[in-house]
Amino acid sequence: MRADAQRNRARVLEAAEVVLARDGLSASMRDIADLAGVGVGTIYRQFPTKEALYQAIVVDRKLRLIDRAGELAGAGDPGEALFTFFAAVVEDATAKKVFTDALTSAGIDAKESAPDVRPAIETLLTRAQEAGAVRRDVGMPELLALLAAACLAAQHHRWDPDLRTKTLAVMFDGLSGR
Amino acid sequence: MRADAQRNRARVLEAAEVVLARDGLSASMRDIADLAGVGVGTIYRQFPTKEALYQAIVVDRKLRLIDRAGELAGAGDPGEALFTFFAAVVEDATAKKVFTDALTSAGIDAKESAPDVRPAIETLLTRAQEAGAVRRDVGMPELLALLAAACLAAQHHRWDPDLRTKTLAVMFDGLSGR
Amino acid sequence: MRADAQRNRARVLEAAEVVLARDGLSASMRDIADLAGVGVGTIYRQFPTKEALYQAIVVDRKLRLIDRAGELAGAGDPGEALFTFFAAVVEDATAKKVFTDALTSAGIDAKESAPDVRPAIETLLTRAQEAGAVRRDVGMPELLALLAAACLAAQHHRWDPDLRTKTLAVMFDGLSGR
Amino acid sequence: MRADAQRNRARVLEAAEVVLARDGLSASMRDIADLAGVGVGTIYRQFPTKEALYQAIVVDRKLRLIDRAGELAGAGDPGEALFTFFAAVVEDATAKKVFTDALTSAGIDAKESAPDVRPAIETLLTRAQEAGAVRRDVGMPELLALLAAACLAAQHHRWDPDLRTKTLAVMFDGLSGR
DNA sequence: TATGAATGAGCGTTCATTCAT
DNA sequence: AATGAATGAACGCTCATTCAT
Repeated sequence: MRADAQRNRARVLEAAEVVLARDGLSASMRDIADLAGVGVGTIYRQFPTKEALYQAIVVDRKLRLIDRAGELAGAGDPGEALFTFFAAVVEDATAKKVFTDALTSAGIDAKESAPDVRPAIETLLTRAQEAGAVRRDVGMPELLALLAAACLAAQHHRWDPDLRTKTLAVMFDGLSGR
Repeated sequence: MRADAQRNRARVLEAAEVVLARDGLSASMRDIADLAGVGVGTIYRQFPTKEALYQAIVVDRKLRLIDRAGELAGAGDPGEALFTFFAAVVEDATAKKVFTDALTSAGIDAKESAPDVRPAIETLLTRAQEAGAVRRDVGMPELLALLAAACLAAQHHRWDPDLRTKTLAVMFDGLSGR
Repeated sequence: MRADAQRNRARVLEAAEVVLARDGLSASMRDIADLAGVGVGTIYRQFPTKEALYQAIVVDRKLRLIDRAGELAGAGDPGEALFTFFAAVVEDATAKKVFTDALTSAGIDAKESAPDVRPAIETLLTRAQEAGAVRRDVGMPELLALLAAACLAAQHHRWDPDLRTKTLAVMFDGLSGR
Repeated sequence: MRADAQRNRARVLEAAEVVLARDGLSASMRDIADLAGVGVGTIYRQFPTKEALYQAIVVDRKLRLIDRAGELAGAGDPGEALFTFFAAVVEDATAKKVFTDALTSAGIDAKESAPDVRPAIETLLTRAQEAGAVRRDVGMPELLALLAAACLAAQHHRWDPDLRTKTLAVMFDGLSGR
């Protein structure tokens, strides 16, 4: 891929994330192109439809989530690792709408696109349970449901840090059983 | 207001709820009018914009929420009352998109319209805390945040009853502190 | 149908005919709307797609062709009737592109829309043959082929009256066998 | 012109003919470039606009028509020569859209580009008339009009060989006066 | 010189909103 | 008061053409 094409692709993704975060799924391609400083045609060269652009962002986000989970799994206290990951994802979601959708589409929507974040999270959960930091009767479905719920709400209502801390504290209490 | 005008208003609200639940915010006024059996102009006589119609539904929902909270507050075990209310709202949210938005706009969005559901919920919370069923350090903001989060996620991902039960169980555990 | 709707429908059809004659199938809906003095939406209220608008014009043209053939069949010399009809259609085609397509789609394209002009023309042909004005070994397929060919060429190259007369004279000579 | 440039020019013309025959005037430059195995820019180096490319093909076709007419004029029965040429052109037109346009633009459109096919055809006509095979009162304009008409219709409606034979028989009858 | 990425006007179509009927 | 026809800005997307590589 040519250098300018690569630069433009990155610019488009960045702009799309911003505009999608601001306007939701009804964001217009024109707006994205304008913010990226390219013509609309340039977007369509890389992404055949609006949907494809959207999916590309989601995939990108999923990859970053998997990375982050991997890092945390490799080091430190297992209980803290899970909760830190959880809180970090929610924090990101506040700013980046698409992050939520990445997470969101991960756990539930079977039809969704490539990388699966669930194994990475499952590792965190299992280790936390083995360390006694999380109740053994908590399964992946409800963990993901809680995570998605927190992300959706954090983003939808722009949780401030204080509210985020307090709300997650309740969830973590429920997960740990103490 | 004339009798037929009132009847039309009710019909429009009913149709709008159905169509919005089905198609989300991108529902078209035409579809709503068709289902209501009126012309689009008739909707505009009652509601100056699509947004206003939407807000009217939200207000309607809020009133029903307040009613339900009042009923539960008047009878039975205070802890159970709060959790029953919470679960009932989430259950409704699964089917009725707008319900969530009602709740959602209630707790957070300052710009939002008239009836305030918070006092009704606060009564449930206070009584539950006085009965020792909920930790005293849980405040209204995080309770509403949890409720909105559960509603958003339940609706977004169509929680089945089993997932709803398990996920709420974790939340309730966290709220009760045991 | 409301009076204004009817007036607009007529205006749109008229404008569409002009613009289609000028620009061919690549005519734009915007241009048609502008010439008709209406908004594009008004066209779409009556005709769900560009294709449908086009078909409506074709159908309209076919009906007029059938009428004209009927009139000629009812009166006068059978040979003259066929040749007069033929010449009249070609004359119209010079000005109205769509006329040709009406005729054109009639004889050949089986998939095409409703009214069939062939029976009307067949009557003219049969009567002309019975009167000895046209060779008996001429069939409908080649008659229609000649008619369509003359229309296409007349329109494509803007035959002037003199050229039209001379060219049709050759065709009529061939048809009559003398 | 460099050897590779010449090769590219030939490739583009060949591809353009195929694609234009298939898709008509709405064929895209991209499709032509892809089939030719070159970049779109390469087409534009040789042909400043799509229209120019199109004209180049037409010119190419005209040259071939002139060649063919020349061959037939040099040998055999003059009447047969004209009719054979006529039929051959129509047969080609069925398959090659552009052929028609070549012929078409030849006789009529004054603005059109270089080589003139008319002298070549006129030779055929004159010789046929001198041999008594064609009426003396038939002029070039109507002969070309008939030829263009047959080509347009043959192509537009995909005349099968049987229909072609029968329709041309009528035309030839008209031309020969017997 | 050849490439194909970038451009942006323009396309067909939709739909919230207005207003003549 | 009710209707639904009319409006036109805005949408996702295409493609002839230009120009950086």
